Amino acid sequence: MTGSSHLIIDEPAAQLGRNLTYGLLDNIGRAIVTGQFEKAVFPTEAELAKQHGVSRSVTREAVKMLTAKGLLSARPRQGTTVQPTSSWNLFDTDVLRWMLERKLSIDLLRQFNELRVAVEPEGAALAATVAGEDDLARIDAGLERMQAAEHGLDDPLEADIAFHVAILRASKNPFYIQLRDVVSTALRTSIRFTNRIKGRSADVAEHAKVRDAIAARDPDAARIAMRRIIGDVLGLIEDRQPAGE
Amino acid sequence: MTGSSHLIIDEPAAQLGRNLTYGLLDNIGRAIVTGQFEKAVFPTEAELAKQHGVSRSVTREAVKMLTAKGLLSARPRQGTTVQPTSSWNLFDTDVLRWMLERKLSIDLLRQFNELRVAVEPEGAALAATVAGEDDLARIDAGLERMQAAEHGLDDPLEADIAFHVAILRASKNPFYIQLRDVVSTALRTSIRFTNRIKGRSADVAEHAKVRDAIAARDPDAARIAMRRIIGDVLGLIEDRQPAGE
DNA sequence: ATAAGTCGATTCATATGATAATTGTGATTG
DNA sequence: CAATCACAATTATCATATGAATCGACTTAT
Repeated sequence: MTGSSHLIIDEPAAQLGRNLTYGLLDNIGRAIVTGQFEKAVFPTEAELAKQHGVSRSVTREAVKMLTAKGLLSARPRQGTTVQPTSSWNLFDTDVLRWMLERKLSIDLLRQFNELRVAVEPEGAALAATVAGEDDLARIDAGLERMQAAEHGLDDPLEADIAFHVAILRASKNPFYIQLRDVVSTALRTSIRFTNRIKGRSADVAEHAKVRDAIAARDPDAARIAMRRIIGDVLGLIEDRQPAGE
Repeated sequence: MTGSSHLIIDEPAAQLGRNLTYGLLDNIGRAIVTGQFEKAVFPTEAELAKQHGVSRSVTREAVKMLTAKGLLSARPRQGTTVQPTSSWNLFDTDVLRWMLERKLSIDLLRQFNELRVAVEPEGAALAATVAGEDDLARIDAGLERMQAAEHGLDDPLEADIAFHVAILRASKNPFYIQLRDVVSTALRTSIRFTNRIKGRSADVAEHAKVRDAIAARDPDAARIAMRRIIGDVLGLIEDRQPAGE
């Protein structure tokens, strides 16, 4: 890894980390998402193995995992091919992380928040119906962290994530709960942008409204309050990038 | 089902289909989701291979795919273990299909529609903003199929799916588009229930309202109309099962 | 000349046996 | 009793061989 100026990976062994398969998964996954194979044909498994300095078993297992995530498809004689992005599983945290790491386009950030604006208000409404005491406690804890973060006593991003994740969890709906990982992955990876966008102190007051609505078992109020929070973020994003597509 | 009274699978070879790996993936995935390993410890890769009459390579690749979908986790010495359901990727169509096939609980159906009631209205609103001519054409086509189905000239379920999928696609948001597969998989697999629930002729009129709102570029109207459609379904489900959990 | 069929090369799919790496468990020792 | 060490179990990795599927070129028959 010193003077090597090769474009091809070609490192004989491992900066793949302790686990070769998972390291290779990460490398290839990132390469696919970065678009490195959009023009070129995807290598054969033998070439992949040689380029990364691992055995074909490891290669095959990594390829199989990428297949399971919708990024690849393998057939005899035809070879292994990259699937169109429409079949990638965006709700897989690996795929999402690769996409966010590659360039973090404002488009992707907007699309992600368009998802949040649908899911989180409804999740808050559900939470208002079914949340238990422990759920409320977690939501309170998240809110308190946000308040602490206002005075520099906690990390604002992590506090925000804790709050939103607590609400999704309180919905008691597996689909919403699943989105915990998606939301926290996306928020954490896109720190650069979110920092510019967030940081307004009105935030905490608006979050408190959500909490209160859930505690008061008022689904409609919870939905509206949460929608305002994410709508604000979305508005800021769209301001920065007026014309999409 | 016939005379075989073995609990263990133990078939020496393949009713796994042409592709052993994918057949094994399906078998093990279904077994996990069915809860066959909740009490018992998960077999070692050697045992798995022997039980299914395949090589360890095939076993390992199937296990790796299940790992990628969040169902399994493998570590040396500790063995391969089934992950808690909270880490399963429900937005993976395989996982979802296995879950819907296993027993199709009303709970799962309700939770799925709780997701739809969040996503699809917002998707319709987005579509009203960004849909192109081709998108509108697809939505119209879906609506026409529903009208045809009213007179027995088309399959009502497939027509319904086509309509909803067309709208998700028209949103131009990859996250929403991704849910196409989820929605169609779930609707198609849960025919038994949806047949009982749907089939009211008011449906087509309500769907037409969504279409008109999108064509008129009216996001709010589209959101409200779509919300009513899915809210109706949700109401019927909750009627059947008053107390959840 | 066109159509169908044959053959071969390429690539993934599968099998097998051996070795390495990791880590829980229990024995050992201070 | 605690810390350490040795062992064993299990996955991780490697190397090699064989099978199966498919595309393309070539051949052959009509």
